[in-house]
Amino acid sequence: MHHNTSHKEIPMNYWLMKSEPDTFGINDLYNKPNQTEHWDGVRNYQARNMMRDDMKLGDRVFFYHSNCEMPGIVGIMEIVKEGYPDFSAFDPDDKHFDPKSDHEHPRWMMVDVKYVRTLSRTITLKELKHQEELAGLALVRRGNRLSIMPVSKGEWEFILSLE
DNA sequence: GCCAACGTTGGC
DNA sequence: GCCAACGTTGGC
Repeated sequence: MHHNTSHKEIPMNYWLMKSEPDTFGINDLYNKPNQTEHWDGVRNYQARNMMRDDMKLGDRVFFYHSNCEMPGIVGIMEIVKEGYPDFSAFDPDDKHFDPKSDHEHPRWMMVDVKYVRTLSRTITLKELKHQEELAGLALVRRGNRLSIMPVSKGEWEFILSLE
């Protein structure tokens, strides 16, 4: 068997990230310079750990609008910078300031995301909840409040097939 | 605006 | 380490 490590494939990861469109929606990302923004303000350890440890360059992410009239998946982004300290935690004037985080020992992490595209329609939470194929998706599980969650390749492709 | 379902904090 | 109190998330 011939081995060629230079062709070793790194599997792409898929994610879903929530944001309130009144605060930062997909159009806000679209209008950013280079259509890129840092995903700051996450103050949940599980979500932080995923950004710190698991999100890799090139990973694809569903942009989810939460706490709004029509909650659902509205677009796709890409990870363009892997986990690094969330500097909004250092700023006393920032809404997400955390006195327990500093440059020496940053407690919170973030990634940079880049706009890829807007879906032709919103795939609503209501609709996602009705799909047997998505029963394992954290988003539709009872009481889920995670703002960042993994999506399997199968779930990713299935969701896009609904578009 | 209500409130269930969380996660975090801090007294003990 | 327990757990009550509190704050937040986010659908509805």
